[in-house]
Parts: sequence; structure tokens; C-alpha cells
Amino acid sequence: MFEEYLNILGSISTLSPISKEALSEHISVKNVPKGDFVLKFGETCRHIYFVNRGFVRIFYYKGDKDITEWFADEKQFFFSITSYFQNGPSRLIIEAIEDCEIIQLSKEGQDLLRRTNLEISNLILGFYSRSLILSQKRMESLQFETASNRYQNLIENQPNILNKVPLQHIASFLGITQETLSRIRANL
Amino acid sequence: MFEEYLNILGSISTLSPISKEALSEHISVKNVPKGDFVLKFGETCRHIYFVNRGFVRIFYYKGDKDITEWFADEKQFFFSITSYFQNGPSRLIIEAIEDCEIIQLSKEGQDLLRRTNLEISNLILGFYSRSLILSQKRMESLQFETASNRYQNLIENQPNILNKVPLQHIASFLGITQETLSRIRANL
DNA sequence: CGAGGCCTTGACCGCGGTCAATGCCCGTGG
DNA sequence: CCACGGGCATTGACCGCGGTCAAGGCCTCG
Repeated sequence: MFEEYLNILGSISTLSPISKEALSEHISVKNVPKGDFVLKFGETCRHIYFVNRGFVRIFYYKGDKDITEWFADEKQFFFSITSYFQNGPSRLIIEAIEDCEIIQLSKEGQDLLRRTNLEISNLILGFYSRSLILSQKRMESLQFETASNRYQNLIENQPNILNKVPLQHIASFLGITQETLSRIRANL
Repeated sequence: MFEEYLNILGSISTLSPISKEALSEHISVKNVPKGDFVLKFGETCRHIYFVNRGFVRIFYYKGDKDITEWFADEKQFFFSITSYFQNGPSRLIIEAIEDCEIIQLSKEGQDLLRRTNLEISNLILGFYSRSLILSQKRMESLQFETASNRYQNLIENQPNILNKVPLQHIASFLGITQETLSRIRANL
């Protein structure tokens, strides 16, 4: 059923067939049409999500402006850290940019399994350390690089992103306004 | 020997006497006099540190300016996330603001133990999730609150910090210059 | 063909950073 | 004991980056 997904989990940290079996009971699929939300404002994030097919944008409102925090492409994991850990309402909103098939691993299931299953405890360790690195990298990038550099890195690493989301989302992701991004692009 | 420390670890995630015993072999103490460094620029961070006594400042150089990333007070944990996970040189520098007694838990030891010891795997899980929450909170605070608010929160939560570090460190921690902080203080 | 979304461009301006001068406190040495 | 020097904080003058606002062009779609 979820073979490919379970294999990807196994590449994060080794999983025996038994562990995979145990995990399976806490995995489900969520189909989200383009424009709909994987996670709405104020909902509690109770899963680690995985984009099996599609593309999502993670953003929040700052006043009346919408600020993009992250894009998750196919085969990537994501979740709302604060809401997930604190079981509180999420200020992050997760939007399907394309029709999406999301595979979700429930937190409840993880918490249950990780208490008795060493492999799964180490798997979750893998999730968290990856998240820490990503969140740190994003901070450092915002701190050390100019908006122009960050834009160039972005289109180098994910050139197709330009076809998927409007520039204003990219601008807010870079921490600037749409107009400023426009001027950056004008200067090559 | 490290009873108090081990009890604090146990409050993060339950530890049997056996696990504590196993951890003990990978714990050591580092005394760092005021002004010296717990971790120098370019060194690799191979421990999760704990301030048993003293006070440290974590900062980095941005050009020729020194930017404070974090303060760690007594009984707090800290480490250089990027260096720790990537086994690479640290751009973060950890400085003893006062004479410090640092208790350090080696990464090597953790990696060894967590593969076979469920309690320790879950302990590390606790470290990482706490770090994720902190790093997220810091980001949100920089994102959503004004420098003035952040200053007021800081002196509310850690009033003694004003006696420990010069205002320029606090300013860079808040993401502003010393002069701007001075003007904020002038307007109460 | 018209309406609306998206992107660009220009004019304006304010926040916050830079630079420099001054004041204050404190430790050290003559 | 006082004088000097250095570190720290404050204040003022200046200015540039980037945000806001508004207008205009281009494309798509109904």
C-alpha cells in the first residue's frame, strides 16, 4: 500500500518489516484539490505530512499581508512545528498549489510507538534533526545573504517554482515586497 | 557525581538507573573562566552543553560586527545546531560571560547509546523537540514583535541580564543597533 | 471585448543604520 | 588622591534602502 513511502522512511532511519507494519496503522492519505488547504488557520497540526504528489505553500498572515514561510515540493516532508509540539492552533496555513496527494503520519501514532519501539524513536529523531537543520539554514540564509542572492539560489535550486507560484509569494518568502523583487529581477 | 544533572535529564524523559549509568560515561565537565570560549569559531561542536554554573553568550560575526544569537543562563542547555549535526566548523561562538562550569554530553556517546537504548533515544528526542520549539519561537518573535516589545519581554523575563552584558549585545540580540536600542529605552 | 490578476515602474518618504561628538563611570598609575 | 584613558551609553545630524502608494502594461479567460 504505502511501500514507496515506507521505504523513504526507512532511508531516514532503518526500519524492520515489523516496524513498517506498526507504522502503517497510523498512516493515511489526504487528497487536497488545488486551492484547498491541507491545514487551515487555527487548526491543530496532528500529523507529519508528506507530499506524495503535488506542491504546497506554507504561509501565515502578518496583519493583512500573507507571508510565505516555505514551499514543499513532491516527496518532501513538512509540518507546523509550533502547533504540532504544543497541540495548539496553527498560525501557519498550508495551501495546495496543485492537486495534492498528501500522506500523513499521525502524531498520536508516533507517540504511542516511539515509547516501545526503538527504530521508530530513531526515525522520529531523524525527522526532528532534519527539521532543525532546515530551520537553522533558513535563518542563516535570511541573516547572511542578500535578497538578490537568495533569489538566485532559489531559481537555481527550484527553477520550476517560477511557473507554480506568483512572484509575490516568492517575494514574501525572500522577506521583501513584490516591488523590490521586481527591481532585483530588472537588474538581472 | 552528576546526580543533579542526571535528574534534570530524567525530567526531560524518564531514565532508569541503568540508562543514567550508561550516560555517565559520556558526560564531562569543562571549567571556562570569564572571557574564554566554550566553543571557538571554526571548532566543531561535539557536545550538548549545559550551564551548571555561570552564564554564556552565543554569537557570530556578520562582517566585522558581532551579533548575539542567544544567552544561556544557569541550568540551561545549548549547542551549535548546524555544526553539531553536520560535524562541520561552527560559525557560532560560545563565550563565557562569567566563570562557568559547563557539563557536556558527547554526541558520540549519544549516537552510540541511542541505537540500542530506547530511553536515551527518547531523551534525545526531547532535546531536539525543545530546540525546535525555541528556534521557532525566536523566529516568530523576530517576525511578529517590534524591537521595543522584544526588549520589554526580555527585561521582564531575565531582568538580571542588564547587569551581565553590555547593551550592545542585547541590541544585536534584538536585531537592532545599539543606538536604536538607546532610543527605545529613552521612550520608556 | 472588457474585467481582473499579475508584474513592472516611478515618486515619495520614513524607519532605522552610520558616523561623530559628548558625557559618564570606573580602574589604574603617576 | 587626583588625572588620565578606555569602555559604555546617549544624542544629534545625515542619508540610503526598501516599503507604500499609485499608475500603467500585459496576459488570460469568460
